[in-house]
Amino acid sequence: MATHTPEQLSARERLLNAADELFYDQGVHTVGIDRVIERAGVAKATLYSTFGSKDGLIRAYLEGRHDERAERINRGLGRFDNPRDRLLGVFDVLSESIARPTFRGCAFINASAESAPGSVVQQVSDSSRTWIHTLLTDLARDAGAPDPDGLGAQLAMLYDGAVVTARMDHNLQAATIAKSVATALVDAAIVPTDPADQRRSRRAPRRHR
Amino acid sequence: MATHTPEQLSARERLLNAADELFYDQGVHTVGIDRVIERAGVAKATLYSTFGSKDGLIRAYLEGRHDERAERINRGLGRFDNPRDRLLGVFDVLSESIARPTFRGCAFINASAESAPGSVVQQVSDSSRTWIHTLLTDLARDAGAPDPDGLGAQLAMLYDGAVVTARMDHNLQAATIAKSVATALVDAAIVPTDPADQRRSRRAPRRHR
DNA sequence: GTGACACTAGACAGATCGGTCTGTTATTGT
DNA sequence: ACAATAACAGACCGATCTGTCTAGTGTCAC
Repeated sequence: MATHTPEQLSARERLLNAADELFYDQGVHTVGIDRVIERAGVAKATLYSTFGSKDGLIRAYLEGRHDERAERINRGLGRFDNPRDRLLGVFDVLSESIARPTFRGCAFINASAESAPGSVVQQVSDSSRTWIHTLLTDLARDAGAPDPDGLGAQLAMLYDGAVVTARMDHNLQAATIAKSVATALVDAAIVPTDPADQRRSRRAPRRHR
Repeated sequence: MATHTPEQLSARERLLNAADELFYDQGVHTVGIDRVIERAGVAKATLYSTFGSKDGLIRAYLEGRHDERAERINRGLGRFDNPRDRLLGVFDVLSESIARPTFRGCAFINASAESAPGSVVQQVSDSSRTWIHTLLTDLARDAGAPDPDGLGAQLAMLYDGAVVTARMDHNLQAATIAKSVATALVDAAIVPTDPADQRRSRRAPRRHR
């Protein structure tokens, strides 16, 4: 609830924005509370009355990152009209994310590297990773993969590899490379169901269902 | 664990051992100097006369990690007698690394997540990543890949994905999954040179753009 | 008005950070 | 024997960390 004029952001929103930029860019452990409230232009007491602790702010930051990514992927997959393209389209959306100048890898992988197991980071991170894994498995099933769990696991791993490669090597083509691998996997896994179409044409846009 | 015999190892070795365990397990930024010297049983002045600064200790820790991994991979690949098995064997070695109870992902990816760009972490990390990338490219060339750079990049990405997946999901099968993908890629890319060996057991190889 | 409420500014506490310095002890090479 | 070296223990420094607390300001409902 914005307290006043809608053009001004609430203290909570300003804190979350500042935390998102600083935590994602420099790490949740490296960035201190003072830096966050300074950028947000908010009193320290407000942070603690809103989020309870730094861990609470970290949780909110990561949950926001997850929501943003899920929405971006869902929105991006709407461009495609068949299951195969939607499955591979996850890597197209990733490619756009990597291209953004603020890209600095996966917020969950990064935060996980600097926090103890069992922490709040692990919890949010686990649920977000489950979401992606489930998405890819479901898309693989829709695309007609005989073993959607196996293909989903392969593609999820490829997704991680692309994100890490892009971040570590500043490789803007990482998602493109990952998509080339994904395409090979999908084409190898999915055989056309129509017996008249049993030729080895991997570009067949079967329009069943 | 106090299994070390203090009089046998030099102060430098004890410091490096303690730093390796603590930094790798909990992060280079989370672990303070005091914790390292306490575990090593070494005076603080000794640390600073030996490594100069915490950054110097971090550099030595990462360089040790790189050397260890390179040696482990080189030793592991000696088991195989042909180029194709050596190329895929990188994932067998990774599988053994993941299975170790102390495994906590890639030291370079982890350290990189909690340190600024341009830091000493980035430097050592870059050289270690270049090593792996070069290794995979060379092995791909030895195995007869028509585009060893492309295949090497794909396999390096797969390697990253496996390490991250193993760490984040505690998935002990990550390297096995990665090897299954790698096998598909290698078999699709490499055509047997011997005309008498042109079996049609797999689908025809295809090249990505 | 008068609370209730949300927010700000900043002092403060206790701990920990990386790093320096003093002083002591044990083992060397010459 | 003696100087040099290497290692020890630990006080100390200034900075920074998370978190609490006091005090004051502005807005809104009633």
